[in-house]
Amino acid sequence: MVDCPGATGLYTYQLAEHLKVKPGDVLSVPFGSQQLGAIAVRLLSEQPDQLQSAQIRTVDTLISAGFFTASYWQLLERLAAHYQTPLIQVIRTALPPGLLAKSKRRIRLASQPDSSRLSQLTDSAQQLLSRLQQSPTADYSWRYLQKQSRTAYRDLQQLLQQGWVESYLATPRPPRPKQQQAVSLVAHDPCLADLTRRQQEILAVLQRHGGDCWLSEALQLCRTTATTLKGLAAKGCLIIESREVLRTTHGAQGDRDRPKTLTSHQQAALAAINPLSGFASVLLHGVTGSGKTEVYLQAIAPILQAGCSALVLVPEIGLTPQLTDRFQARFGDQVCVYHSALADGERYDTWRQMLSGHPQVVIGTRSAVFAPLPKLGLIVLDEEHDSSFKQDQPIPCYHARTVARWRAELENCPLILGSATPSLESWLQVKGAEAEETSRGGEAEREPAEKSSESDERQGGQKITDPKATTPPATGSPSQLPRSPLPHSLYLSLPQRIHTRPSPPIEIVDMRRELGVGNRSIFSRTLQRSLQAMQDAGNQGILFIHRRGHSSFVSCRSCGYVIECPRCDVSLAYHQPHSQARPTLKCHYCGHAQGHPAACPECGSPYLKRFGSGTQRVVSELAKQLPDLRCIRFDSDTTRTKGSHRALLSRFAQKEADLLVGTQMLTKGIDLPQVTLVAVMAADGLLYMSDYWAAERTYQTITQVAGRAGRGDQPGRVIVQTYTPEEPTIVAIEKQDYAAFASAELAQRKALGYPPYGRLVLLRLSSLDAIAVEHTAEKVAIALEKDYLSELVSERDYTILGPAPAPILRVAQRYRWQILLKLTLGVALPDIASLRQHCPDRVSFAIDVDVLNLF
DNA sequence: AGCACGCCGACT
DNA sequence: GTCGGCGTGCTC
Repeated sequence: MVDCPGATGLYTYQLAEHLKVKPGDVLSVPFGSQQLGAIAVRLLSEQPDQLQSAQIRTVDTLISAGFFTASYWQLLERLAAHYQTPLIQVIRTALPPGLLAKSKRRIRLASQPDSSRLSQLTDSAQQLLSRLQQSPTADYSWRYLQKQSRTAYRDLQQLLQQGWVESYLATPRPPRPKQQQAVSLVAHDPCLADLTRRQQEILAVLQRHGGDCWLSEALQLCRTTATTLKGLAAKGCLIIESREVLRTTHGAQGDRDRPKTLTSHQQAALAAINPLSGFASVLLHGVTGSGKTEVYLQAIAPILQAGCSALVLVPEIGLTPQLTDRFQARFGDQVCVYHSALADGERYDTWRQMLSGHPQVVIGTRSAVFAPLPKLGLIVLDEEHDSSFKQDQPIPCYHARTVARWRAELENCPLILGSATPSLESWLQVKGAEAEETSRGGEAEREPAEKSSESDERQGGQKITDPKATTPPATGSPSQLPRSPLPHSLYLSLPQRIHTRPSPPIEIVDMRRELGVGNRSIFSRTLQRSLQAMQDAGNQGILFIHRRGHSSFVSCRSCGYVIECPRCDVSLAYHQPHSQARPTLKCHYCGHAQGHPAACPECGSPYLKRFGSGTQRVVSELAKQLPDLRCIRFDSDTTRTKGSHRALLSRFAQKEADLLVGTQMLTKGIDLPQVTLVAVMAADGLLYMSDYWAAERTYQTITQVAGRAGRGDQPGRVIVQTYTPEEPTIVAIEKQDYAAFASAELAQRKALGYPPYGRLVLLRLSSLDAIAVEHTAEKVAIALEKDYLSELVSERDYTILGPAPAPILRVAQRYRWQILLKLTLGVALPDIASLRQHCPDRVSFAIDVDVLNLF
């Protein structure tokens, strides 16, 4: 199976004598004019009839062996089928990047331009040429140049034809084990007489250090040169050889930590988990600070003892240095970290190390669900409600929670889902009908929310193909709803914090009343007083804002013009630079950045005003109102560089600041005992992002930040500022009643047929060509209804919404359209992958099964 | 993805 | 009659 889009089916290759290949091995093979990655599927004893010997080419190299076990193949096939993705794409995501390398087409300046053919060039071709001539290497990938402008393709054709540039195929270079020179003393006593005094000294030093080390270390140790050591090697006193070295970074080896005494709830949970031997899905519902990590650690210990490995999945590794530290402190170098931010080489080495089968714990993000651990004994998915477990680009758009469940089933091992705020999906799975019990009141109040989510579906001039959709969608057919918990599922609860610390109360502050009494600040009076009190007591606090940057947009006071991104249909956000540098405007979608203009680009008025409040704005407002308060900003602007999370957090932990001001990142796995105050600036901001699960996300996010308060000896306090305190989600947050929130929200979802009572499948189309996407989307929607749904699915079990432009039509110069398909739960999704045939090359097409992000 | 092939319109 | 654009199909 070759890694080439459009090459469906299998191809036959020959093996050279010396190459031993088994099914599942990763290979590099010639294919057409290029060199591609491929997977060996089966070995043939004789040549297939329909092929002639001359047609069969020879496998080039064996890249990696022994990776696929039978259950692993099943996992990948299940993924391909469920997410409607070609199997090779799934294999691609499971392998470390670069392993399935292919030859790349590149462009370089012609060494000897064919002067006989040089003629007129268009302006854009000339521009491209001068760019190439000015660059130091004059060598770019074909793909990169194509992306530079709309006319790049034509320009390159012109330059190629006229002999200015030449194209060539660079051979693929899959990652390889890193080699390093090592020095080791030979066993026998060398004949000292033949050696100079300096040489004898060097041997003595090496001897004292164990007689075996890296060459670079030896040079430092003995203060000598490589030539000298080579001389010794020539005399037979030592051996210099290349040895494999793993590029894995092991965390700081601090003090080894011992298992902690457990609370009674922790003990009960562990007593339920430890006896599990086969597949089981456990929802560990532990309030923030209840000690879930300790349960994971003690659940994993016996697995390692039994010679098996464990997989721990977390939302974002950079955000949880404390978690990895704790695992490393407990299990030492049996722990390795695997995620996409690793350098390709590191990732490759870690991956190969996992194949070895040594008992180990792999901690990683979404993609680590594919970790090739041969003897898997347990999977833990921490913060299981977190949406970063869902991939929305590129295909396969898989959810690590779903894949982890399949994997646990196939490997026949337990799966632990941990969260303080479980996803409604997981909640329903363990609670069944119990989850849907009507909550105490609140039902009627939710009416407005229902209306808004209905109209959201049609925003942006959405065209409805299906007349059914103009009437309220069919309510879910009751027979298909889960009435009882799924088999093999278990609910375990940690309702109390460790050390019997109370969970902090949550105070809701009505910002409309603040305005009413003349407080126009973004900080309520309660918050101002609490900040002051916190500082006076020498405590620390966290301020949560759901948006980074300074203001969300910049607008002209004279003409109302809003400065927008030239590449996307969004306004640019204002960013205050650190020092005296010029303020900048940034696009949060494509990364475009530009200077802040002195005057309105539209009318020339100098009066530009910033609206909305991000982290920077809050920090500068704080500086005005509470000048003594020291703040650290914690968002993706200040934490972009490697290790900066850890650096900022440890500065805060060492009390270099009183207040941590930040975004979503604050909600995840931070344990700071000195924090007594947590404030949420505007809870509504989260609710307004109105997709069907905005309420769920709001509840989760706010509860998670609130959980950062009062983790030390002193009690915590949580203040949530809002303009809509009567909003049911806010009320549920105040009461800290997850079950009530869940049943009210589930009732909503049920009525509208949304997940987890229905399925959503999103077809995304995008192109540089605005007209082409729109036409293609129309064609695809019609084909979807006509060729797939109308024949295979009963009419009341599906609804097609769209095609419609994406809520933000243009991002990074690409126009995006989408078609949303809503299915009744339990109805099989027909194989719609072949819809791709309706898309011309310039329109890209993706199927997102069980979508979360509707943007 | 990359390349060859073949059809069709514009030009000598 | 020929050149070159672009859509189509194949690659073991």
